[in-house]
Amino acid sequence: MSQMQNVERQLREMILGLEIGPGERLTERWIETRFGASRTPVRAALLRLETEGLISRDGRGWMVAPINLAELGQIAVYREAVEVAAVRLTAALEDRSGIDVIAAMLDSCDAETPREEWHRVGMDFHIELARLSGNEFLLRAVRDAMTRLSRARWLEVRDEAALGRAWAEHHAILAAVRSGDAEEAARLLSAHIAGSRDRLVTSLHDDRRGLRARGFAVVAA
Amino acid sequence: MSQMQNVERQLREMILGLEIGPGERLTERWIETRFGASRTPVRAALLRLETEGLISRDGRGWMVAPINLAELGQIAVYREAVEVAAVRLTAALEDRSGIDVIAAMLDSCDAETPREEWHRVGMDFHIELARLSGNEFLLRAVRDAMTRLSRARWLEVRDEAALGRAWAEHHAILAAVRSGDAEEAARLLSAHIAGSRDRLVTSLHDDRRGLRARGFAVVAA
DNA sequence: GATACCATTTTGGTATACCAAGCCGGTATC
DNA sequence: GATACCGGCTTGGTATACCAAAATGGTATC
Repeated sequence: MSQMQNVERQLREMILGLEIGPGERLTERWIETRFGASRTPVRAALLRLETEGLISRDGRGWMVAPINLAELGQIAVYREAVEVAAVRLTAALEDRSGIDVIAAMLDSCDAETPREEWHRVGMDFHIELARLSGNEFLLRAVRDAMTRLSRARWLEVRDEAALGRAWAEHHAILAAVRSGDAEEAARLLSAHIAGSRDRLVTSLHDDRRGLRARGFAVVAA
Repeated sequence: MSQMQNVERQLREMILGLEIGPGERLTERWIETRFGASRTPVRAALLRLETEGLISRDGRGWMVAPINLAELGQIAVYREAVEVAAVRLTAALEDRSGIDVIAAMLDSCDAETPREEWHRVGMDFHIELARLSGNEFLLRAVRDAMTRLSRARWLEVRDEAALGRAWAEHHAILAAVRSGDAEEAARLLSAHIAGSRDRLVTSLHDDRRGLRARGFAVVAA
């Protein structure tokens, strides 16, 4: 694999894994020495990650994109539009057997499963559901939205009950799609996204002092 | 303005203006000499334009993205989802006076207006309508979809009647949004997009031999 | 005439040197 | 002590040299 892809992948993982905090300043020289690559692949990685919304310009320089509560609300509206469109397409397909693969993915999580895995599966559920639609642009949009939400969701304080509720809602959505009931699937998915948004924004808003104490830039709504 | 932005802007204009045909191969060295910049800003421009969908990788190299009829259909589904979501938000706003600015923009076109201007206004209508929603992500999605559709729409064979019909449909959509009737606006917009897609794909499909004769790569649906 | 093979050229990937703009710290002045 | 100024240092922007891989074109072989 090329250096360019290596730097991009590793830097993305560091940002998503909050090893570099939201709002932190980045210099091309630091990344260069940190990953043992020259500035050319580093710049390519920065340009790509900027379009993913993980990195912002800070004057002339670079910074890890801050968490922006207003933006999280807008992303929820955006993902509702594209996810609902995707699920309607999928519910109208003749072959909806892909649903079962997603259901199996959900069921691979239990009480023993580490939190990190729950997080990943929670995102992949939405991405894989969008993939079933067969529309590359809806898929890309959902993947993009999930990437932008990832760090915020990781910071969200979620209790066991919330995880279980999300799990149940995911299964209910799959059941509606499996039965071909597009309207029901759309309704359930909309409610799921709205609830997810409310819990997320509330949690981060309540926690914003603690998050800032950890050095994370959190922009209020 | 920096060289990076210059190269990006000029190259984008050449691609969108079909001065470089869909499917044409690009080399970094050619762009370098063509725009009098070095490879660093050239690579930055290529990376950005790749994310816009105007440039694709061709093996190890680069090419201007071909026109893909199947992709055009998928983009129509995508833009319907986001544009309808945006227009529903806008119809629910208290202050919908931005509508009048868009109406004035439409009215600035008449029989004397050059075709190029009709084309630009036809795209800007959808972009500005999405902007009124206030949602940055819906706006970005519509802008992205329009960029990807731009060359195909320019190649489309459109008669005077089709232009007039689109103009009337645009005004009808605005009227529905102005009156706050979200459902009617959504219905009109969906129909407009579906019709636009059908005419576009049909026109390009019928013309695909002629387009290929002009050296344009057109991938069938 | 078709094809397999080799030398040459071209091309993207990478590393690095140089530059100007901007940031930062120190200092002189009031 | 506050402030305005100045000089060095850091940083992104740019140009360019070098490399390996892939494309290219010519040639020998069948």
